[in-house]
Amino acid sequence: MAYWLMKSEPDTFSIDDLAKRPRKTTAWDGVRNYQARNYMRQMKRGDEVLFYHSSCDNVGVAGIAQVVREAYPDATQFDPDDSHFDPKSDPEDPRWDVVDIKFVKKLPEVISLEALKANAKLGDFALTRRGNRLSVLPVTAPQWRAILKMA
DNA sequence: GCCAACGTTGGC
DNA sequence: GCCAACGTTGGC
Repeated sequence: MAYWLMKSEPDTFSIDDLAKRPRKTTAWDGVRNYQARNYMRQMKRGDEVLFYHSSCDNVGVAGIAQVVREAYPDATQFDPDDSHFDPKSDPEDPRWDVVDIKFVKKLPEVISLEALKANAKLGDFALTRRGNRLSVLPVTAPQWRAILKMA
């Protein structure tokens, strides 16, 4: 079992949107960064995910989700009408993948980025490293436990 | 809206 | 392989 953090802009897709989906599940499409993709390829069914709200008034961890389907090709890369269309991706060897994640719970309050930065127990946390821009990040087991305690 | 920090692209 | 230009991310 591994732990991850996935970012989403709540104006586009929030933890509430995830809870409202059919079967409370969504394909995490649109990732177009190789490192983030590689992390998604490492994800296993049952892995747990911190659902993070970025670029909004209340930046931070908003809920918990779970991986319910492991990596498979992202359909949006082959759709010319989709903003994530990638003309260079070969259908025989797709460049971009998605995983399916399912809603587990919404936190009563967002754990703010400020509070995460202030928590020394998190140590070297990928999210708070300077210059971090990855939309999919690994979380260690001790970090996961420390963050849940903050909820 | 600003800007720092990246990743990607393409000419050479 | 280098690197400048460009586009994007994301906090503030």
